[in-house]
Amino acid sequence: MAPTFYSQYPKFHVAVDCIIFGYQAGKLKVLLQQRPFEPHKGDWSLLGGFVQENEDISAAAQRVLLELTGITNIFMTQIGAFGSVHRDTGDRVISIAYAALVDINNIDEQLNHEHSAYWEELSQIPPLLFDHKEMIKQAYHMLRSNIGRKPIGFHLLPPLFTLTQLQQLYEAILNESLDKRNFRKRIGEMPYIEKTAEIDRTSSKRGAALYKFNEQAYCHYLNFRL
Amino acid sequence: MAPTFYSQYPKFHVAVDCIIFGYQAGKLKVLLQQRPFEPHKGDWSLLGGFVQENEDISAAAQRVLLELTGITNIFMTQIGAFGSVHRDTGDRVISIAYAALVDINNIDEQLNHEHSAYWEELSQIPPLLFDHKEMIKQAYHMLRSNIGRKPIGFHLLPPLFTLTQLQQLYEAILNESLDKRNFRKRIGEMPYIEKTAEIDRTSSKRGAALYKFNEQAYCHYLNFRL
DNA sequence: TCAAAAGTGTTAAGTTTACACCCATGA
DNA sequence: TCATGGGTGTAAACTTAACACTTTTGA
Repeated sequence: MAPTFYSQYPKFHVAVDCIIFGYQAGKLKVLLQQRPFEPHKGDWSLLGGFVQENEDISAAAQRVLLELTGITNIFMTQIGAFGSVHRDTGDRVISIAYAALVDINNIDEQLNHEHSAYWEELSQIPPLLFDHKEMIKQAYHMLRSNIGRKPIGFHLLPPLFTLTQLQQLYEAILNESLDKRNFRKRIGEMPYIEKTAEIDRTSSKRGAALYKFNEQAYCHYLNFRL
Repeated sequence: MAPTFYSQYPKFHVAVDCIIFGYQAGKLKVLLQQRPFEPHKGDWSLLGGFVQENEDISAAAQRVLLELTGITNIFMTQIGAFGSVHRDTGDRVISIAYAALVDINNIDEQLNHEHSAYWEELSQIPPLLFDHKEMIKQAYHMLRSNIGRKPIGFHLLPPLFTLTQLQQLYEAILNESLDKRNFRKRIGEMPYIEKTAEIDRTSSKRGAALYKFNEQAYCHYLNFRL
């Protein structure tokens, strides 16, 4: 390529780091990894990877997520760019953090194992490399402040879920208990959370109705609200 | 430097683009520039610059802001990273967008002139280079949704301002008119907006009390709210 | 028959919105 | 003296929060 005006400026490694949230046993968890390369090999860190030539940064994040979980089409939001000069002690790396919400039952455990990746409760995160803890903090803040505004929680649950499960998820994310009747009233006002004919019998003798998130209904709802 | 594990990965130009908001004559405005270099020299764009070696990305944004406005210590928030492969038609550039709020009276007009930079009403933005319009859209969304939650509007006003000026600023940002009494009631509940002894006589015969934002009182308030 | 989770409405408290007049002053 | 923007409180509408019992069924 011919030299451009741009050529005089320095170039940098650019990475993506993924804060992968999952929900299991009533706890909000994050997927952490023992770093597979030097420097700091073996230390706890987020899952990340370098952006490739001819790869959008969001595609890089999707690729990392696919490699680590086996899932395509994961719900993902950019948290922001982290670019302090000395944030990475190996070499200068500018990193873009992405938060992802996954249904933990959907994860390929074998892939996790191959990458030394483990789920850790959000409240039990060990010391992490570089600024990864700050990334988690910002991602959690995003999750916490969006959970009541946008229907994103569903990505952490199986396709069918009971209202009790949904409420417990909200409670885990907000770290406070919610009133059952008020919670169900609010959910009842969301036309995109649909009761199905299915009944879950694993959690109680009586059985609980299973609900699903209807994405199409949600789009209708959004257009209607404009 | 010795080759590291990182060396095998590609490097990229990294830029910052600044969405600089100002408020003048009752209108919310953005500082735009006629691009000073090829490709697309002369086209309208945001103000930006390349990140340097040994420069934090936020420092790069501050530097661009200083070069263009003559002000240090500008209020600034990161909007996000933009990294589509072909977003910049010159060469691949990953860009971090920053929104800045400035007191437009404080700006060095000479510097603006030297950089072919002009203030344009938000509602009158011409076609812009690359994804710059999307950056403005996201920055405006941030401003609009934060203005009612956090005391950031003051950065767009002179140090002393009347409540009418403040209300008009809010109205310009929200693009809707507000009730004077309700507005003043809400402001009255904010201990960090202090009435000063000064009176502004330029806008009315009677004169209006001038207020200021007290940063220290705001910190107290935040700690108290925890 | 009882233990365990599911499901269901009403009232009080708090917040937000709507609304209209008097004041002080310079021209 | 009047035109102009500055300043002030109250009541209705709406939203949020608090609260307890009945239902179903498998063990």
